[in-house]
Amino acid sequence: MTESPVTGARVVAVVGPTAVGKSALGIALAKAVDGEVVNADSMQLYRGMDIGTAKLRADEWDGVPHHLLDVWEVTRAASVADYQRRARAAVADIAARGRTPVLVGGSGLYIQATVDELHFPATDPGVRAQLEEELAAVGPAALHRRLAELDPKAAAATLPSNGRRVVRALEVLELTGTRFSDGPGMTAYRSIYPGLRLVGLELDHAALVERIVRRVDLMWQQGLVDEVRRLEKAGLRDGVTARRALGYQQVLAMLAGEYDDATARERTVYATRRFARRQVSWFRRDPRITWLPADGDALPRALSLLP
RNA sequence: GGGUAGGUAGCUCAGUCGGUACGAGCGUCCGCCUGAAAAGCGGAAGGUCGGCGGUUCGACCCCGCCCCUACCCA
Repeated sequence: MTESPVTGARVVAVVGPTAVGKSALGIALAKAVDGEVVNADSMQLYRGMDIGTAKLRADEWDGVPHHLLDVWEVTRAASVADYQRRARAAVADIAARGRTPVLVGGSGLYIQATVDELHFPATDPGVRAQLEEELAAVGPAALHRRLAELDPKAAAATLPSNGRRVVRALEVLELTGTRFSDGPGMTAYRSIYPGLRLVGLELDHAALVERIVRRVDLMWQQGLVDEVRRLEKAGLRDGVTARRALGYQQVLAMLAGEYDDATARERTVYATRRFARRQVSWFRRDPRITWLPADGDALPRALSLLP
């Protein structure tokens, strides 16, 4: 795990909710500063998930190299730690060639994992499976009580109803000792890149919703349903992460006969709106981000922020 | 024209054998977030219980009329 790969590097990150226009600004920015884009969108890491993730095709890159697209198979579970290693390596590589890494994406945890001092304690499939099994058997509250005895601090930071987090806390405990033991915590915002600049794109709620509706319509037009059919054959239903992606989840349910096409579309819009909400609430607590209106010309203002 | 089943939160529906709506799911809003993060989780707001009149100490629940919806018979 690279601790502080390129200390002096200039690094830019473009963040914000889905459908605000991060990709376009990322490319414009990269072109202006002789940079390269590093994807920070958890679902665009999956090979074959193109239409539903609004992934740009290579011919839309405008000559700007893009990294970390299509690196995972849909059958594989996503992993922040794996992403962290890859992203930091990509940043280091780009910087070493004298260019500027431009992180672009809406996965807040992934951005932070790349840019901040975050250490992810180990995981183990066996231990995890064992705990998952227990969770299914006794429920999250019982596991939480155990956690409270073993690690009160971790228990206090985890709601008893959140089975997933309780399982992870117990897993970490079993494998390493204590959670949150090393590292400053998530909201300390300790960047490992002194030259880091965070640019956020924002849009008023109504306008964002409109863009989301339009984007979902476009996905259907472009053939999202066929894409999901193809991925289904490639094992989409077997992965734990990819099959829950917005749009994919709903189309899979439709193909399984749970509801019709119109409902799938409608639900995709709703789910995406909720997701955008969560993204906004995640990013807006990070005081380092400079917010720019997405409906204006953000490029010059973004450029003026760079060191 | 006659009959049946309905009209309760933005939507789909529970519910009270008459005593202040215990509502639920979904949506909406707010928040949390360390190896699934487009995931997972918490909190909040929202209802003149179709309208009018009657019975009653008291009606969303009983009676009458009316309006609306679905279906059935003519």
